[in-house]
Amino acid sequence: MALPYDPQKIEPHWQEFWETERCARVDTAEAKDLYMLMMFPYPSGDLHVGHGRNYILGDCLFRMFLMQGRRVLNPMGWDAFGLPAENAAIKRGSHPREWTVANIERMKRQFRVWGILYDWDKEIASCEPEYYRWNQWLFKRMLERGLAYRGKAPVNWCSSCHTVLANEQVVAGGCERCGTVVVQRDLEQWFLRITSYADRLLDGLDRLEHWPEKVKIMQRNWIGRSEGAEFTMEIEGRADLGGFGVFTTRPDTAFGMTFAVLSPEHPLVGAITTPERRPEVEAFVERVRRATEVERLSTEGPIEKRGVFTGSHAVNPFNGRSVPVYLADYVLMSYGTGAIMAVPGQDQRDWEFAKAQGLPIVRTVQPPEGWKGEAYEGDGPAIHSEWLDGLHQAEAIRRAIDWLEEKGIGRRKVNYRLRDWLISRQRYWGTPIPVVTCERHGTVAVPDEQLPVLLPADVQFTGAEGNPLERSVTFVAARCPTCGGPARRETDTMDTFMDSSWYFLRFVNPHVHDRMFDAERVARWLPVDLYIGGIEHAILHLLYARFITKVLHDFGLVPADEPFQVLFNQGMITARSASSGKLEKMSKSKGNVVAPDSLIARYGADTERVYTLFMGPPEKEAEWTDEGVAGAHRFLQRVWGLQDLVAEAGDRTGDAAAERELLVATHRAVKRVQDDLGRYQPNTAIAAMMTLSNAIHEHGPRSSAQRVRQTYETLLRLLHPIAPHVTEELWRTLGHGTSLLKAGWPSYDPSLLASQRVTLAVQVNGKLRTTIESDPGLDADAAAALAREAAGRWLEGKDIVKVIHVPDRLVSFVVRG
RNA sequence: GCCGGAGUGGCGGAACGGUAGACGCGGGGGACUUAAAAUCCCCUGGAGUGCAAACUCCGUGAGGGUUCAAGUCCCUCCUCCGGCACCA
Repeated sequence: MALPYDPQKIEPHWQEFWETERCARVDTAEAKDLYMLMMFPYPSGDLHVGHGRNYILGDCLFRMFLMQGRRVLNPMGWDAFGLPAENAAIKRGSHPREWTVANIERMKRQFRVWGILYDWDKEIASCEPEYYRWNQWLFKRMLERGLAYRGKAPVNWCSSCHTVLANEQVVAGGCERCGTVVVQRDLEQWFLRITSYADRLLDGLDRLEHWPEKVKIMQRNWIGRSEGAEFTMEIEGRADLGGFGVFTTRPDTAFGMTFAVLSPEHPLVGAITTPERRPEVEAFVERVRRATEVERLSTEGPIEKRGVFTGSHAVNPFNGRSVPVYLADYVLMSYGTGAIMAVPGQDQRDWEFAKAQGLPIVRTVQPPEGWKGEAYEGDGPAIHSEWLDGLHQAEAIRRAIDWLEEKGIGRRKVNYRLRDWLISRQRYWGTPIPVVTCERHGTVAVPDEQLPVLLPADVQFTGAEGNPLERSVTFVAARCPTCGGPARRETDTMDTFMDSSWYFLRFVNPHVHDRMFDAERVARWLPVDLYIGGIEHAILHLLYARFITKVLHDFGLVPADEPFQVLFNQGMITARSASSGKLEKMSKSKGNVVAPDSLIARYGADTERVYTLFMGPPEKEAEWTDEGVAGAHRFLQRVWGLQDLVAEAGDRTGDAAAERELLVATHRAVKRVQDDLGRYQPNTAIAAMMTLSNAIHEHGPRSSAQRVRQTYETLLRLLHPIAPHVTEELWRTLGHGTSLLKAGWPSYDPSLLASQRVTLAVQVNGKLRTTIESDPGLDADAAAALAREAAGRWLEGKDIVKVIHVPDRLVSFVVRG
């Protein structure tokens, strides 16, 4: 009898072994084979079993690739800048770096205990100057090309704390800390011009065949391209103002315009408000200004169309009619021109506003017979539209735009929902924006040779208002690179999404110190072949990374135009919350966290790995249960116990039928495991291994020693990516001197699977009546004859007899009875 | 509201358009044990017929359709989950 299965004893040994053998190391100077990557984590500290899911999945695939003899780049690093570190520093009176570094160590240890292999030679942390200096370098190149610029943007402002708040710090419209109502305030901020890449970001999605459709749709919606027309409307009696532009996707409905609406922030508001309307307009503008964006766009409560008349009128250029100009909070300054033509007959929002304000409604599209709705937004022949009457939507839009262009008052126009990327953060723990402001020369970029602009050390994290950087005298006081005179250093730092937008390029060869990345190797190793991470990054991170890749592509630094070939999003792990009893994402506050340490102490890391991968399809949410863990452990116990069967076999010769069963079971398992892991379905791959394990258990005792041993060894190879420690240990017990990682991946013989005895399933009129065992070589006619004969007792005349080969489902055909 | 995705046993979940429910959990029965745990064996979608070997019918959210054949494809609807949310 073998020793009992004791993960505590074997796991640390193998972790040590893989590390000293440097099993994950790859030399990227060599030709590319495969580049796989997990989204690098924010080092927040302790990891729970839910976090393990994508790392374990990635490691499983990585180990399979290694066994298949592939050369795989599989690096890991740390998305190490960010607000939580700063908050922790305030709480402990320490520096964000201390907390971050300690967390990185904790997480590295966790990866090791999970048995996860990375090429640690390539580790990077975005908070290190040698990394973030290249954020600064890139920022400068973008600045030179007009891709970075300074502009005003509203921020959440707490007037009592005198500080900018991130959206997450605004709770129910108030400041997280003091509860004061948060207002919008314009600040000078830095932007990256992602909007000029909108079309390319959109078009690129069509070529990402191996991205989840869901993510692509989310990105498309986020970019929000819409085609239409922009034209100018004159203010009646105020030709001096030059009018205002409006954007519409439905120029065909312009004859139905009965009013126009400006956003309350529109620059013309002051000029067009008539004196008698002024008090009401100003009160309205002030009310909107006070509301945060969140509140303004909120649909909580009744959707009330709030607005106010300015006292002015504008001219509808299509029919020369005068229409009143309103302000309304449903028109956003940040989209289009910040002004709209309102056509209540064809736009539900305009309809509601018109009803609320008592404005007229003119239909310009004939609604279908029996239309009972309000605004009709569908297609139909144009009516009340002079020269557009009778035309349908597409043609009417074309004519309307042609007309605008002929008259020189408007043009075809594409708008995007996407806004430029605001990268300024009024925080310490991020990449300093490499710019100074000189009284004489204005905003001047820090010269390349002075990079990196380092984060200063003389900073106290007290939680006092504002950005800690502003209080660092050594940091703020700078010299103007142009004149050498005194200058003020920019204290904004960069959004941490900047860090994660190009780290995959740095990984290829993180040890170059004079360049952002090793362009020659990047040319060979990019794009990333497989990128694994959470769906929560479907939009921002993945869009920014695509954007920066395209920018670098345009700079001539990266041949690839898209960074990630295949994207895989793993689902969350949930557990019953101790307090609410509901299924929730694991979190301390919910009291439903399963800590890997205690789990591993009891069952071992291999059990956690098996269970995590067996729970269900990895892209779906899955519920953690203790019974499931126990089942996974039982499976490993059984695999462990099978070694006795091999030992007891001695040199026995076996029973032919049992031999055959084992042989076929082995090949079938290899095929299934390989196919299933290849399509990221470790759950069914494990099921196939369990089946093989059960087959050894059942047929092993009657098979030859050699067959049992071969089957068992195949099982260990297949299982290695899932449960690496226990399989290594068993492999060694069988007398092998090398690691399973070097043992190679088993292959299977397709002809063996195909040449199995065939079961013919016979259906009569759609009902399965009987099955016949037959030889594999049977031709169709013979099979038909057999089937007709077998179906005899169910035949009643003109019946349809159907024959299906099972279980391999190679052929099916129909025989007329 | 718009756009996606999903509804299969007691549960997690399997099923190139081809024997629905693989594999596991849970449950029931049995063996071993003084006993329990562990382990092993058998059963486990529902309803029915049969002494039995077996057999029949129903069954993948609801209703239609295509097909020799539908969990899978098409149409309508219901429910749940996710994303966006006044984007003109």
